[in-house]
Amino acid sequence: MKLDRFDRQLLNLVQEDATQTAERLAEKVGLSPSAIQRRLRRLREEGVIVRDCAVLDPKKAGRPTFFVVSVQVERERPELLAQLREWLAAQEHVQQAFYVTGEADFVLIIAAHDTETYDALMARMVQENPHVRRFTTNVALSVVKRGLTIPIPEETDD
Amino acid sequence: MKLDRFDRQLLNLVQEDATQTAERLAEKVGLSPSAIQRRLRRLREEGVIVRDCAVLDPKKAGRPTFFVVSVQVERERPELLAQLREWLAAQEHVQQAFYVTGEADFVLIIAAHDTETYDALMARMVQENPHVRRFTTNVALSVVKRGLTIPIPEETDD
DNA sequence: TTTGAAACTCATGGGCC
DNA sequence: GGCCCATGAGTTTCAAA
Repeated sequence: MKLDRFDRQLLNLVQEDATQTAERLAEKVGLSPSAIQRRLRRLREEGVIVRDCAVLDPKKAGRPTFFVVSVQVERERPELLAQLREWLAAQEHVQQAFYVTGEADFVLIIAAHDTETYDALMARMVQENPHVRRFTTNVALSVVKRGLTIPIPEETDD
Repeated sequence: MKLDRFDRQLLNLVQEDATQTAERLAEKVGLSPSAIQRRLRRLREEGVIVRDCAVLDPKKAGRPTFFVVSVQVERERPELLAQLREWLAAQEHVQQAFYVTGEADFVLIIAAHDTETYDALMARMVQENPHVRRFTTNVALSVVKRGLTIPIPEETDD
């Protein structure tokens, strides 16, 4: 599963705009539309491209508040860690969750429409995951940037 | 610019999968394909839907490392704050940036393919933004969840 | 005014060179 | 990988509620 120069270029392009036609992409990377379609299909089949999703403007889609949460857990029981991961992944308000080095064990990005929703979520977190020791909340006063783009170097060393 | 029950349902659906045909969406929400397309076009025109983008699997797209960075700045000069925001938004490796309450002023999610890239980025940050006082880095050992989905309540009180 | 249906246009996806 | 043809989705228009 290697990515050549064209694949990398393609991935950078569709990460920005997945609605572009194969024809448009073709002229940008210098291949035929057929080749583009074949590569995109392969990239999807192989799971390099996981999915295509619409990105909303938070201000126009209910004005949610974003919370950055640092979570500390008791590290003695590894099996509970896996449980917490699953729990986090299942919560729709949890946009992102990273297991990190440092003081905190997890960093979460939460999107909720009001403080009540957020509080209820955190209450359920500590209740349903007893090894959560403590957590600290940072409220996002504004969102400077928001995306999932993974920059892929396009150097021609395939 | 109000969102009725159908709009909200539609937004929740396209956030998960933007490749669904209008026909599929139509039977899910109980409208005709034409109505779906009209609504989607309106939602895009009004900027509720900002864009459609392909989401990559980090493990299959160069295995980037994710960093969670807390940044503290000198708060005396508000104009430098705006400058930093613009700087952050312009950096391709900065996936997300929030201006937050609490000890830190900004929380960043960085995606970089190696530590050198990350170090260089942070070096440039402090160099080109002199009011950055200090920052602390948390390396993501694993990504538990990754998305931009904003859950939209679908209650029928339009 | 907004919805549903039909005609039209064009991108997509297959097979072949 | 590029070319061509068939299929299917997106777009526009029009009629109806």
